Amino acid sequence: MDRLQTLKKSLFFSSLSESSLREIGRLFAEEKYRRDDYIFFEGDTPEWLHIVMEGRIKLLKHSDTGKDIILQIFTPGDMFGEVSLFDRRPYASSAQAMEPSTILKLPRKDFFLFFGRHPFVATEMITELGRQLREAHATIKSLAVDRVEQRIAHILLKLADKVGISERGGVMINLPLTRQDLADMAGTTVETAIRVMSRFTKSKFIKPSNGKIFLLHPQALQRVLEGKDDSEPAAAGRKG
Amino acid sequence: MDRLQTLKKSLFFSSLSESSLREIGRLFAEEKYRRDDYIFFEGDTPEWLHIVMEGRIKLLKHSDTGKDIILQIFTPGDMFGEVSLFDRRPYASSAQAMEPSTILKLPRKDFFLFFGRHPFVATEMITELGRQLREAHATIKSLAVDRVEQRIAHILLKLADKVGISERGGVMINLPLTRQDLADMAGTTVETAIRVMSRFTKSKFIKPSNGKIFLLHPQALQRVLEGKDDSEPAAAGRKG
DNA sequence: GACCGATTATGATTTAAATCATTTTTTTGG
DNA sequence: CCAAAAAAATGATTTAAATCATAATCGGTC
Repeated sequence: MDRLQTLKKSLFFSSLSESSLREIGRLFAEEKYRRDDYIFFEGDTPEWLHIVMEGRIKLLKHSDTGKDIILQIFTPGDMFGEVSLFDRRPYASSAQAMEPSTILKLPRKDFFLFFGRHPFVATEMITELGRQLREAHATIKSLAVDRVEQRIAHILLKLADKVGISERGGVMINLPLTRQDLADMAGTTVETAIRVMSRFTKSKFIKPSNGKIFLLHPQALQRVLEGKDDSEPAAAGRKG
Repeated sequence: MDRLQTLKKSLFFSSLSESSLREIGRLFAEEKYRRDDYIFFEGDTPEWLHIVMEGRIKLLKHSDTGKDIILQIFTPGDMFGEVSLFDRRPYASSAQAMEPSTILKLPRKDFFLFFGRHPFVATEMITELGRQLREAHATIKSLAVDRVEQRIAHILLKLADKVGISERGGVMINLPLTRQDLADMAGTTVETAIRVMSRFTKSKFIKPSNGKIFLLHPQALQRVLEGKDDSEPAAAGRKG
């Protein structure tokens, strides 16, 4: 995986010509991070535009009580931390490598020079931020109205959609995801995340597969999400 | 309050000249809504750019179980529903008037014509979407790690920040907000919202003031939010 | 291949908040 | 001004999930 391929994969740069891509590509620095290293931390001053080249990055917030909350996961081609470049305010969350990762970093000055020269890419960024906002709103809804089991089903399906690899018999979630990570995404505790995942495994909805989660029966998870869990009675009708 | 003033107040159009503003202003339609009327509904096809001229609009999602969740509140000068114009997908949430309101509506075609002629406004939109994304992330964190009491304190302080009117002795939250609305923002039930608000009132943190909420002691709410509630013992230290 | 730390698992107990049930107060409309 | 509806208040009970406690399993490494 080289840097040109990474940029092409990124929505933001996807509309550029090969030559422009090469030109801007040269301005990126490349940095490697080990598992659990922070790319930036809440409160840091934003100096770079970041694009994932290799690995997986989680965006998270720490809380005073020690609980973390994972807001988003970024995979190769994803840009992150760009919002803070625009509003010039310190990062409101931290970015941490979930596995050994390589990040492309463009200094903020170079980014804005580029931006001035290619104003049309703004549209891509608006679309992408819009997508993220929609996703954040879906997460808010899930946290506000769903029970833990539904929230976790929701997360599994969302991840399958983003990084799933279809195989015979199901979908593999291609992420190094611990139960703690799942808990931090669902706003629950490790113990509860473990219990829910055990139940899903016993029900043959999922299956552990060398450290990763394999979805055997996404439709069943979809039903859990809709409150139509096989074990429970059907829920009431909708409100106008 | 006229339409030109409204556009000037809106971040998005703030950088335009008086004449451009007049020109674009003429293209807006104006529509009035009664309390509880929907401006658009989840699933609708987006045809307009909306700007609040008068009143208060809530953006919300309905759930199968009948619980609503309020994502954002818009006041005069705020633009809403613009994300769906860009990605051309149906609305993912509904917009509903909290009181009699007047909305300025620009047809999507006119909006994109304007956008093509004034590409620099894209930056304002990116900044604004970024602001909203940050806020959504803060909400996610609050829902994931805070208890109801803290979440409501958080919401009150946030609203005071957005629509608060400083008066002698505190800040008035200038919104027609029911306990149900508060519950729908905090992801809890009416009963619980009522109980928490009663406690806050008894503690003299807030005071009802002809239908609106008056914050007598924002710092006390800030302490609740930080888990340093006067009635409870201090919490543990932070995690590195 | 034994050892160590991290992760997963499972049980018992507690607790915050939901749910259910009623009553009081406020607001609104005829 | 009164009736009716909506909103707020309050109590009793239940429940989902947190917390506390301990054990089993896995993955890496010296």
